[in-house]
Amino acid sequence: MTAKSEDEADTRRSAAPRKGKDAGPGITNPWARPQRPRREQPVLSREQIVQEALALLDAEGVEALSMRKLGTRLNAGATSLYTHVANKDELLALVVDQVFGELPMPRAEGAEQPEVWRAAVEGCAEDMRACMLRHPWMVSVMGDVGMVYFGPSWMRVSEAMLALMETAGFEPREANDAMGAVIGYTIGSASVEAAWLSALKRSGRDEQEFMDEMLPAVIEATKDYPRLHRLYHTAVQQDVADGRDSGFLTGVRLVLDGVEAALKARQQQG
Amino acid sequence: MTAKSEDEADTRRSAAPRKGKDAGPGITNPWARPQRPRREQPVLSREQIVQEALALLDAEGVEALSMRKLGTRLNAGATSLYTHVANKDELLALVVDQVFGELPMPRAEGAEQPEVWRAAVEGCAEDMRACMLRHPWMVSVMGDVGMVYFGPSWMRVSEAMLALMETAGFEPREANDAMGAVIGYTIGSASVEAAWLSALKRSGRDEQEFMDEMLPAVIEATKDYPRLHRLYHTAVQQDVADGRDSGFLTGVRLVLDGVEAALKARQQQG
DNA sequence: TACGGACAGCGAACGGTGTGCGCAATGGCG
DNA sequence: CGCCATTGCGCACACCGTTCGCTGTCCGTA
Repeated sequence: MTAKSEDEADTRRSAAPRKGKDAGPGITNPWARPQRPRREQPVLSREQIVQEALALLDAEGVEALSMRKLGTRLNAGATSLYTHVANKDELLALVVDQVFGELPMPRAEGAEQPEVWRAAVEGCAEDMRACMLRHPWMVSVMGDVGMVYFGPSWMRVSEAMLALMETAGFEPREANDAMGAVIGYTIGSASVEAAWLSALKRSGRDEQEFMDEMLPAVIEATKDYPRLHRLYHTAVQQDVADGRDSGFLTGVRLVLDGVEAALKARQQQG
Repeated sequence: MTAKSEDEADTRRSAAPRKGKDAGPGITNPWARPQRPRREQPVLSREQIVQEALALLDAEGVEALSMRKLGTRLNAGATSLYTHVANKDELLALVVDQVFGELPMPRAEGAEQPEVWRAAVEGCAEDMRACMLRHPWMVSVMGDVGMVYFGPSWMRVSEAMLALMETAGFEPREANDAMGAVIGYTIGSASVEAAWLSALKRSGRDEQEFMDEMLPAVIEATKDYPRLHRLYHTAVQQDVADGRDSGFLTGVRLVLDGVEAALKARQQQG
């Protein structure tokens, strides 16, 4: 299937046939293959497993990830994975944190200036959203797994974001509140969008196609809800993906307006 | 198991024994039971199924919901459900919208006054959060299912919230943006909290116990992240659930500050 | 009253799933 | 050289969602 490093697999698997009932009658040429199936390298490592799970998730979505399939992709048996990973849940948690490792670290330099600070926070939120939409399965996995927020990658960006807030002038406690507001909004928006994107991916269609195909039904369904109706009706004209992007951005800005007001109030008062 | 309406079940199930191999040797007294196992009522309905699925989810969590178990609980076979529901996914979507049906409708009356409007929106956000924390599986299911946002219950509260925003003075488009900010924050925060609550429920412990048991490990894990470290360190003193409640509230207020500023700006300008 | 179609319910079966267990083999270390 | 902890894995178990074809019942019509 994967067709990559097929020979390596053969090296490991067909060599040294079991002496039991499954030795078979095969008169395999002893010179045609390495004499001993020595373990050239650890063959299986936690990092490799996580990496391949990530690739599989990105390629085929969350319901396609099974321990067996993952094992096969790594030229290994399904149960071999359990030497490196306690659970499917643990594996998923590791994968999630691996993905969060893609996030650029927010930099606190110059964040004493409000414009710099705002831009940094806004960028951080956009990075997170992009990350979760690049891997639309993230949302559903994060819901299942729990304890994701103690992974090293996530802690690193939390810490950096707190630093950003404190540099801007917040007390630790307030910095946490501010971060909570921004991250809460970001995760929530991304959840909603990811649900949409997942349905989209399952349909196999283009986003604009999907929308065009869906809109009549939606407009029909919202007949009794005039405001929603009007909203979806005017949504026909614009490009869908652009609409999502700009919608997210205006949301972040609303949130940041609130946060910045709190910051200004605290600076004036103290 | 459920022990409810056991007799009805028996009426339906043991009556009119199969004439095939499973008829058994039973010499059941023909006078000892109702002469005809007439179908008193439809026995199985979509509403009933959704209801019971909801009960099962609340009682045992999302991974405990299987079509077989659900069928058993309804004194029915697993496959009978498929006459009323296309899919497990469809069932889940129905359940999610059923839960959203618990939400009180936000009322737009008096929302021309900013304080009334703020209180209404804040209350709505709190209701949504409470709803999703009352059923902690909601988050993960919403992630899996998609298309949840076209259910009737959800559309009803969206419509009402838009009305609220427009009454306060927003244009339709801006009203949607404002709603998006509030709802995004609410869903995101609830996701994070629900993940915590799910882990908590799986552990079987009390929230304070769980926290106390977890904190040392967390504090150890955050050793390299001074700000997080300090945060969790000071978190020891206060009650955990209260902390979550008030944390959510201050977040909503930050968001609402931003939204209200936009509202004021728009009123001053136009 | 008799019949025939429509249809809810269900048992069996298919092709999967996560994971515990015990055994085979290996490589490092004494 | 020989031991042994560790890694990989085949097997098996219990369970899953869903399809198919059969049964028994209901209701409308002749």
